[in-house]
Amino acid sequence: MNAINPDEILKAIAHPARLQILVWMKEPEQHFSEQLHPLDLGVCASQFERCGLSQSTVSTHLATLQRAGLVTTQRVGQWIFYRRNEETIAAFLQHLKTTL
Amino acid sequence: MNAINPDEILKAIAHPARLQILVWMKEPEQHFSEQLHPLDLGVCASQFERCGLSQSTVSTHLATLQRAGLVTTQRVGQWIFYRRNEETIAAFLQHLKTTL
DNA sequence: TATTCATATCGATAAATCTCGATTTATCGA
DNA sequence: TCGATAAATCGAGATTTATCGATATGAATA
Repeated sequence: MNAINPDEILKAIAHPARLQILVWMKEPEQHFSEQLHPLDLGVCASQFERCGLSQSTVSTHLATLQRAGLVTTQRVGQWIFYRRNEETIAAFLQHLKTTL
Repeated sequence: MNAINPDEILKAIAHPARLQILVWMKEPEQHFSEQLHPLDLGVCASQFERCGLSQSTVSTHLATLQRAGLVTTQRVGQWIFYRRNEETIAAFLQHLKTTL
C-alpha cells in the first residue's frame, strides 16, 4: 500500500543535495562511520550538513525527502535519525522503468 | 560515448509536461495516429501542444528534453520530428538503478 | 517574390524553489 | 528549573523556472 507519488519523487531527487543525501544513506558505514550513535538507528540529521548547506536548509531538504516517502525518521531523545525507505525507492525505480 | 548527465536528465523529467511528452512518444501509433506524416520520421513538434501549453512553451520544453539528450530531432521540410533517444534513456535508468 | 506554415527565440511577468539567519520547539542533563 | 543541544519553522531575499504573446527564422508554395 501507500502508493508512491512519482511526480513528487522526481522533483525530490532532481536536486543535487537531496540526491546526494539519498546516495550517502545507501552506505551509512561508508560515509557516517564517525557518528557517535549506532548506525542501526539511522543517520542523524546533523550529519547531512556536510553537503555545505545551512542547518535550516538541510532540514528543509530532509523534509522534502520525507514528504516524498523516500526516507523515514525515528526520534531518539533529542536526535532524529533518517533512513532510506527502500520499499518506496524500489517501487519508484520499477515504476520509472516501466513508465519512462 | 556521449555520457549521460543524470542531474540534467532528472531536472528534465521532473516536469509533468516533459515527462508526459516522453511517455507519449513511447507509443507513437497509440497517441499520434492522426499525424499526417509517417510516424517513422518521429512525432511532429506541433503534436505536443495537446499538453495544453502554448506553442512557444512546448518548444521550450522540447528543447530542454533535447539538451538533456532524451530526444533527437530530424528536420524534414518545414517540420521537425522528435524521437526518443532510447540509448540515453536506457543508460539513465541503468545509472539511476545502480546509483540511487 | 510574397505569402503561408512550422518552429525557435525574445522579452516580460508570474510562480516556484532555494537559501539563509533568527526564532521556536523539544529533549536532555546538571 | 535552567542552560545546552538538536531540529523544525518562520520570514525574507535571491535565483530559477514556467509561461505567454509577439516576433524572428526557415522552408514550402503560389
